[in-house]
Order: sequence, then C-alpha cells, then structure tokens
Amino acid sequence: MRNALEQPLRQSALQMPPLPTELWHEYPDLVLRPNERTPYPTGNDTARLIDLMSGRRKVRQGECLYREGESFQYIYAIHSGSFKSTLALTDGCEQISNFHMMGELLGLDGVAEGLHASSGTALEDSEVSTVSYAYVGELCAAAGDMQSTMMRLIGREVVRNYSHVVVLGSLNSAQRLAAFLLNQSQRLHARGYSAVEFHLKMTRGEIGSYLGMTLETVSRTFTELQLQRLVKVDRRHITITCLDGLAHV
Amino acid sequence: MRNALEQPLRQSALQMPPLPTELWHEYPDLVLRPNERTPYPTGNDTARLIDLMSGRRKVRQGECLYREGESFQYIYAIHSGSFKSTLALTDGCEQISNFHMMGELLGLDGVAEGLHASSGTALEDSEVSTVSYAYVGELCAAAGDMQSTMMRLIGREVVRNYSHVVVLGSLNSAQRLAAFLLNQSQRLHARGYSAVEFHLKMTRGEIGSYLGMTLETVSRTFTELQLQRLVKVDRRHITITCLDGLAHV
DNA sequence: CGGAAGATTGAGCGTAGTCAAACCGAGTGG
DNA sequence: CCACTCGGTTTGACTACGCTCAATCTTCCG
Repeated sequence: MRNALEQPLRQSALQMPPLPTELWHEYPDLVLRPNERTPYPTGNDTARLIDLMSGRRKVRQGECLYREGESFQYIYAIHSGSFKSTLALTDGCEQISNFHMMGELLGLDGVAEGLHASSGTALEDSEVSTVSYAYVGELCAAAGDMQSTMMRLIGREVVRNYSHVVVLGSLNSAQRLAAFLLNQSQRLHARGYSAVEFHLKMTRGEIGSYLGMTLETVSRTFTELQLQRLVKVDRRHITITCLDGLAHV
Repeated sequence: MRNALEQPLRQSALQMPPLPTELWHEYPDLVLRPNERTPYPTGNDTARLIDLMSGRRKVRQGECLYREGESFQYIYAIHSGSFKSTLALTDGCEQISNFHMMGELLGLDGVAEGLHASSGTALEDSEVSTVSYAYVGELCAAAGDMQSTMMRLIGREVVRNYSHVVVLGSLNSAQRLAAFLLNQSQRLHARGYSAVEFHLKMTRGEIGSYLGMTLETVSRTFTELQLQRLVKVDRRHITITCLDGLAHV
C-alpha cells in the first residue's frame, strides 16, 4: 500500500520511448485543454516537441538543473521526482517560489529575459527530459498552434503565482499549511495518486520558506492540525483525514 | 514642479494617433529588448499590433476593465493613469496582486485559461487602448516574431510575481514598504519621471493589501521611515531623501 | 457647514519569530 | 552490535512584530 504510493502508477512509460498518447497522461501541462477540439493533435508541432524530449537525464537529489542568472537554454519536463524553484536573497538565504512534481515543466521563468530568474533543484533523485527552447522557438515561429500552447503554458505560471500571492498575503499559518496540503493533494490526485495519503519530498524548512513562515511554526502547525483531527502526520508521511475540514480552516 | 510630476512628460503622444516610434517610448513592454538586432521593426507584426491599439477608451476612477472569471477578450495598454489587479477572497475581501502604471499592459493573466484570473480596476481616471487578443493570436500564428514578443511579455509577468513572492515571504513591514517605494521610484524613473519625488495613486489600505499588512501598519511604517530621515511623507506625496538608506533597510 | 473617506496615532493583545534543548532515524565506523 | 554523528523534527519559554479596536484629525466635496 505504502509502496504503491511512492511509485508512479504509470511507471511503464518510463521503460519505453515516449509515445504521444502516453505523454498526454504524463504531461497534462504540455497539451491542449480537454475542452478544445482535438484532445491530442498527433503528428503536428506538439508531437514534434515531444520527439525532442528524447534527451532523458537523471538528476540526483540536491543537484541543480539551472541556476539563477544562467542563460536560458532548455525547458525541462519532469518524468519522475520533484523539484524546487529558489530565489537567492541578499542575506544568503533562499526563498522557495515553487515546488514542481512529475508531469510539470521547469524553467519557463527564463522566457522573459533569456536568463533564468530562479534556480531549479531536485528534492529527490529525479528524471527529466530536456527540451531545447531554441527549437521550441522555431516551431512557434513556423505556422501551427505550438505558439498558443506555449503562451498558455507560460500564462499558467502567472495564474499559479497569483494564488501563491493570496496565500502569502492574506492567510495565517494554519490556513497556509492547509492550503499547501490541499494543493499537494489535488496535484497528486490529478496524476493518479491518492488524494488523502502521500509523502512530502521537502523538509519543514523548505515548506516554511515557501509559505513565508519558520520551520518551527510549520512543525507546530502540523501538530495543531493533527490535534484537530484533520490530518495524521508521521514525519513526512501525510494522511488527510478530513478534506472538508482542511478546506475550511 | 509638482504639477510637472503629475503630468506625463510625453503627453503630446496623447493628442495624435499613435506612431510606432512614440509607442516604443510609451510601451517599453511591448517591443523588443534593446540588445536585440532590430530596435524597432517597423512595418512588421509589432507595428500591426500597434495599429490595432487605435481603440482608445477612457476609464473613470474605480471603474473595472474586466472582472475575475470573465472571458478573456482584450489586452489593455495603459496610456495614462494607473490600475490595480485584484483577486477576490472567500471572505469578501480583496487581495491586490499588482499595480500597473502608464506604459504597462493589463489583462495578460487571461492567456492561460481564456478567463481573467483577476479584476482590473482604475485607481484614477485613466486612458487605455484595447487590443483584441484574437487578432494578436492570428498575428502570432502567422510567421513573424510577434509570438516571441508575446511570450516574453507574459514571461515578464512571471518574473515580476517572483519578486513579489520574495517581498511577501521574507521581508518585515519596513522592508516591504521600502521595497514598494523603491519599485515605484524605479518604474516612474524609467518613464521619465522623478525617481525621488512622486505621488501615490493608491490608498494605505491598498498598499497594505498588496504588501500583506494592515493599513494601520502601513501608516505607522511610513512615519517610522520618515523618522529615520529616509523619506518625507505628506499623505500620498512621497519624497525619497535617501535612496541608498531605503535600499538597506 | 456637515458628512464621508482616508490617514494617523494610541493601547492592548495575540500570533508567529527567536533561541535553546531534546528527540529521532539513518548512516558510519570502531 | 553498539556508539556516534548528523540532519531533520519537535517542543518549550520568551519576545516582539504586527493586528485589532478605537479615537482623533485632515481633506475633500456636496
């Protein structure tokens, strides 16, 4: 049971060359939204992007895919594992701006200036595909719908950040942690994992940096939510016992 | 002197139909970055976008250009005045996610889902140009560099939000307000206004919402910065007396 | 002149930060 | 096999920053 949680459900895809139909599942971000005409436009630009992603790469825990300020060359599609996006602060600390899991893209923050605005670091041993942004640019310049897909992908980053701003700007510590857990739950559920039982890949300190609070407060808030019978917490293993209650903190 | 501050320096542009070279000044966001080959590619897609912007529109203070959840039809280029982007909270309050001033674009948050993720409201009587996103999409689909410009514009929103996350996640109230003032200063300076003396268009409450603190704390922090001789504050009229000191709060 | 909206200031309180100690599990080496 | 270290986590005591509630003041505008 617990083993199943820590293994991707569609791990079979990892053993064979990526096929479009599989990638639709692995990378919901990459393809058209369900309410659009063609659920997956085989043989077109999107398929060519996917072809490009054959350059698999393993990344060890703590390894950096790219650093803040480096020139922007690649987009990374996460096959397995998870990552954090960090911004260096003047005092030497780091601010975590985002967490990314399998099926999500990494590195889009470089589109604006041609330089990465953040660093991308693996939270665990992971596997990614590198996509040359120069080639993506060529595909976009050519006729086709690739450009609208890319714009939507980047636009989605904007929307994601908006909700993070709401969390940081208007919620107290319990609400922040609840929002974080619900967000994790929802994203894992969308990828076929359990929505109520999962394993966090980040430390208390990293959660705190992301949520704008100290690691001690994160820890205290976890036990507080546990006392309210909303979650069970065993180190990084989380069991949500009352989704509704968590949403109404 | 003070009159000059409240009037756009290049106001002449408002009286005549927009010409590309003028718009390069008015909308630094819209065009290519200076280090690129062609500083301004006349007669190409970008020029066609600018032609589209002939649909001027006056917006009264407090008027809404678009509301959260509405379908995304237009991008707005701000000619004069200023705006706020707000997100509705469950408790009926609003969270301000961004302020926008003349020469900036408004409404790009709708690219992701075809729905606006925020509401855009005028902070003062303003003037905007509406740009049909459908037509922008056509231009992007056609061959040309329009798509890369648009992707950069959207990507810039991502980067802007990153620094806001840093402010909300890791700074105390004095640092937040200092960062806010320096940001205003820098953006106004980039548009030809004074970097050290300007007039805020938003209330203390709106600043507080944007910075994740209460209006009382904003007010107290203003007087605190004033006691430290870093700024002179007269209601909404700000004079920065020590830019360096403000940056090192 | 009076009302309304915004801004300032004060007093008291509470949430979350700081500093510190103890705990726990995993890995390492004697 | 046990002792040891080390990174991560939990818990406690104390503090302080910023919030809440409330009163006052200013400016604007009908």
